Amino acid sequence: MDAAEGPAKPLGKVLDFMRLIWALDHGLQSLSKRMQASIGLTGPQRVALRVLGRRPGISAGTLANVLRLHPSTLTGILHRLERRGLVRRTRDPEDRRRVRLALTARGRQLDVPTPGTVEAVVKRVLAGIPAERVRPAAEVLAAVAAALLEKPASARHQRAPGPKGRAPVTRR
Amino acid sequence: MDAAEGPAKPLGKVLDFMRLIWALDHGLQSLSKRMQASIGLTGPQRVALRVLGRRPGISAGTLANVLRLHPSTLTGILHRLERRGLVRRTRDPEDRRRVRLALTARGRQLDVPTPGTVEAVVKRVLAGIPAERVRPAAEVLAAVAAALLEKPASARHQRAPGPKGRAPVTRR
DNA sequence: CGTTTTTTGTTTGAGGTCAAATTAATTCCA
DNA sequence: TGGAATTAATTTGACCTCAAACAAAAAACG
Repeated sequence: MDAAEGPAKPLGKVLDFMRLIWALDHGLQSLSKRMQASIGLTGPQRVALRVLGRRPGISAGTLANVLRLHPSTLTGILHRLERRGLVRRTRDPEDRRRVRLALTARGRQLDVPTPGTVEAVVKRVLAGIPAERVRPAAEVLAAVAAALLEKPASARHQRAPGPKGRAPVTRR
Repeated sequence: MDAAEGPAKPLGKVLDFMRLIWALDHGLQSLSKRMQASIGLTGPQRVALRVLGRRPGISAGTLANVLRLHPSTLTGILHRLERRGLVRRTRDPEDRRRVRLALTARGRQLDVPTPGTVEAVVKRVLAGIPAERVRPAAEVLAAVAAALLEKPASARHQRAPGPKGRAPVTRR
């Protein structure tokens, strides 16, 4: 079957680095799937729960910032956690737009270090690498992440002329 | 609103590194969305197309390996590329299980370096960092990615006792 | 006051992702 | 030869993701 499927022909430095990012990404999702089977929580669900444990009463928007998630993404995650009785949502009486979040008793039971989570794996790997090697890596990562998120700011006028361009929705 | 929303209270070294990975991940998806609007291709679609341009006749499985994608994920991506007339799928006459992939003329037109793609951004960022700093970063990345993908191999018997445990499907 | 603007969070839509289950074709081997 | 493994790709199901569009509440301001 196509031999050993090794590096075969190199695709170029940039493409190789991209494959690395992709691998990380896919590893994350793969483990998330396995976590769902083993501990009953996906990766994002568990991180949300963990942070919630350390910041009781945090608002949804702030949590989205901490997790660097789009608010609408967090809505779904919280919905699933709430549906399973791990998280409680409360409307802030002071400012009724805000939603205050907290763990339930059931949720607190899961807020502990657990083998087989992303947290545990990253902890183990980082422990095996000298800090002076991790720090530069983190900086490179941060630089790439920042560049990816940074919007062109000048991408105003241009329209995708060809294939499909995504219609403006129009809400049927 | 919760002040400047800075680092606030640190969440720990491991959690911080995880946030970094998350940021990378989200940056990737964010840019993918913008690419869809600007050039009409998502990130994965474009990488698939790019690789396809350099490996005409590659099989679906091999491409999935190169992109480190699950075969079932690739199926969807190829389906969308094909639907838009950018990719052609051909059953291999030698081994009719195999699917041979190639770009159409339309697809070849898009197989060029383009500003605003993940490729372009990564290229630009990497160009600004000395190679002797990129290499170690790549190694750390690879180590984390490998650890995330590595299956416990011993996760047989255990069952998720609590919340939901994910029913074994059973195909309704 | 009442209207406009801003802020918070949710809903909707299109894609991406994995794993498990399926289908189809090929290879193994008794 | 013919059934049993194996391999390639697809389908199905549940989740995550972003962005755009909304809805609701609060703040600004006239």
